[in-house]
Amino acid sequence: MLSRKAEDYLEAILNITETNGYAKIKHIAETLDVTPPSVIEMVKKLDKKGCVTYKKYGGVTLTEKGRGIARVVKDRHDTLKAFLEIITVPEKIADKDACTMEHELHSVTVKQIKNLVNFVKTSPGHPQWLGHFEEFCETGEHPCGEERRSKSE
Amino acid sequence: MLSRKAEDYLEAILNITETNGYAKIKHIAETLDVTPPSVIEMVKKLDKKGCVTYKKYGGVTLTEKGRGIARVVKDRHDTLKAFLEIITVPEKIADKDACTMEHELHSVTVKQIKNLVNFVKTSPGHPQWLGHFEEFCETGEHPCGEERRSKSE
DNA sequence: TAGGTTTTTATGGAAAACCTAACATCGATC
DNA sequence: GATCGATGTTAGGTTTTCCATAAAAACCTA
Repeated sequence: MLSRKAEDYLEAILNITETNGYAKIKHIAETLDVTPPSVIEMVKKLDKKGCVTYKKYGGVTLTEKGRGIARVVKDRHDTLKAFLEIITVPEKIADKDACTMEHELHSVTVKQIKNLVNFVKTSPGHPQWLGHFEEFCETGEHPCGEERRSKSE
Repeated sequence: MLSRKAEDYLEAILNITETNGYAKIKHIAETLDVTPPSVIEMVKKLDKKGCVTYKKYGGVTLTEKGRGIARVVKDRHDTLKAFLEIITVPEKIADKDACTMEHELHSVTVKQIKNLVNFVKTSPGHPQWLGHFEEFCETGEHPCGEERRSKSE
């Protein structure tokens, strides 16, 4: 199991690699706001665990395993952020909190949140209940009052 | 700012206090599955920060501040767990993941999740969309297909 | 090949949490 | 009041995680 920080490093390396084609120690250090020696130390650990390929003076590359982990983390982040924005959490807060949540959640949990996000996103038309939810947030009242809904939406 | 563990201690002390009227070192240790010396160490820290009152051989009491924090943490936990169960995450996983999430989330985020939980819980009748969501989880399809919904649910 | 840049090593440290072993205190019983 | 078992406390470590500074090594380019 990787630590949060280790996952952060992988995510950063993935982002840098996708942009620049490769990842330099210096760039990783700048991205994560740490000094190069800290990067070296972590990169060695990640190499030992088979997540990256690291050769002295040779830059850093993600292995299949490392790329897989990085993608999962990134996907989690995106999913969680999307969910938070659906329930009208401001973008910056959503992004920050997604960073917090992107580690350590059980895969079932993430899957269900992803399901919810997809449910809303692929819904034909903006779901009624979302509008109702937003109104509920402001008023604390259900727009449709006491009436029971019929089978069709 | 308190660490996660510190918050866990406060939460445990709150629970024990509510059940037994007071909290003994031994009981806290058992609850958190650590040794008494570990409890002493943390309790001293919490005392310094004004979250508990601790006197040698005199047990531990929450201060107003400490009780406030503990309640917030517990409320977050309950809210997050309730949300996860709404999206059909199994109870044990929901509880565990709530433990993970109960720290560090922005208050706005928690508030919105709480809103969602209340929106569903206070809804007159079981919300249509929840049933649709569950079906969506299984089939990946929206039960209501292409049709656009009218204004009323 | 000189120079600056980047990378690496070596070393250390802060902080959080935990432990074991030994000692102190408490409280109930004799 | 002395004793003893349970509980609480202290002292001294260990581990883990992450980061830093300083100095040496390698690299690259003019």
